Amino acid sequence: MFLFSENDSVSSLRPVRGTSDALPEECRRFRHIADTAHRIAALYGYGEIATPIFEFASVFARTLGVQTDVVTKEMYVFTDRGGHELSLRPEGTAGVARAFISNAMTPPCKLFYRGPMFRYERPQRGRLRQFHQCGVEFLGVASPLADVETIALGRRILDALGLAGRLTMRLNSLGDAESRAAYRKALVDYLEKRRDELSTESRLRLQHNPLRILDSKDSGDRSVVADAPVLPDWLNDSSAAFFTEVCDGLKALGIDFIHDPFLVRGLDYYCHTAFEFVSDDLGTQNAVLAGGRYDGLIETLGGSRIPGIGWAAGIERLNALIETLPIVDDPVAVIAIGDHNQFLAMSIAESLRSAGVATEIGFSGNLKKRLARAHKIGAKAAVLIGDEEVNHGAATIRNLEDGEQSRVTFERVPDYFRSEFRKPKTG
RNA sequence: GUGGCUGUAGCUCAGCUGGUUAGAGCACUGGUUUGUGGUACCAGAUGUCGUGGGUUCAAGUCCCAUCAGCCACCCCA
Repeated sequence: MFLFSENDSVSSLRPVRGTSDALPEECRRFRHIADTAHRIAALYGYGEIATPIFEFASVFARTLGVQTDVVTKEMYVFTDRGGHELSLRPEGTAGVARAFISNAMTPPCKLFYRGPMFRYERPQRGRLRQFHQCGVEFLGVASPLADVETIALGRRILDALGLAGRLTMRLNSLGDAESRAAYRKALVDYLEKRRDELSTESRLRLQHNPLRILDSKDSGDRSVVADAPVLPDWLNDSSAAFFTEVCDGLKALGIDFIHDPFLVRGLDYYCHTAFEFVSDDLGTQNAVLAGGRYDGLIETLGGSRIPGIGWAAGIERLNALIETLPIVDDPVAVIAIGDHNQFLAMSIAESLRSAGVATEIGFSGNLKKRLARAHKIGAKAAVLIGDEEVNHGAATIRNLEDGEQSRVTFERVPDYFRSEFRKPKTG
């Protein structure tokens, strides 16, 4: 096997298709999003879990559904040296469910996760082959109240990210297995009669995944679907009651939603509640946080009958909606005037850092250059150390916003910044 | 996986129907005298014109392939 073929063009050093480097500013934003989610999830009792990035391929095939698009055409699958079929995880729920069983965790159990996911799709805006999600899984509670709380958590996180007014939530119920089977039959019966009006793709879907025809974007499909039987009419009594309670709970908590009877989920493990928060500003990949209930999942994987509900949020998609980030600590710039004062300047920089003040120090250039650089990195103040300062045993502190200068003895420089520049930032 | 559009300096782009040493703005570097930034003025550096083939006396400009990005489908977070 050749790891490096001669044909490899090293001249174009790019990341592979559908992946991208996250530069420092982007990492900061990603981190802010995931940390916000984590922090708020903790308020609801969630603890973080980290599962492997690759698993046995069967873990995903069994949970997501063998004929799902994600499994049949979008999974990265490979054989390792021991002959095992492994897969890069395309989503987080399956791995968490597997870990729940492997570790014999006891329900009820609230788990938060974050990390990279992989899907071999054709890249587009909002759709990468390596992307990042954070999500939650709430295992062991069958009550619709769990659905309400889980959705409320998602909403709160989106609010905290400043996205409150820019998203709408769509909600639907897929019902229990019995309801869904009954509906599926009714839908297929109806669609078969109007088969000729369907797009070629939808005719295929009629075989293995008829529910997907409901959210087709083809105009012909849409007009057929407009008169199709609708899922809510086919819910049995208990499923309907379940859905009503979810809706009532959301209303009681003041969470707005739109009941979209055509909302379906692409993964087989969902039942009852399905929801997604969508944005109008993202083009076609518009869902930023979506999930639902998956009561059969743990059992499918070989565990006991444990109900669950959860959602996942797309970090890159959320990032695309967030323009501004809370201001981080502005650094203080320490500037030596004259090379012989450099070490003194550096030791002052060190004491500032040990006092918790972000500090930058220049290594070259004259005073003018160093001040210009300090300004460029956004420093709000500069500490000047030159011969005059050394003679007085004090540093000059220049406020870079108004140009005002003052003298502070060397020993008190860190204290000065602790009191003056570490107040909480506003705006 | 399907269809369409795009690919020129770090960034955003201009380069008309193929014709001499490849352009602008922003950014960057240096300077406008010796210890004071943001503005202004002056000067400077920078490109295998995505990559590989082909047509031509001549290709950034035309053709083919390939890679990558964008848009829609599909799918999904």
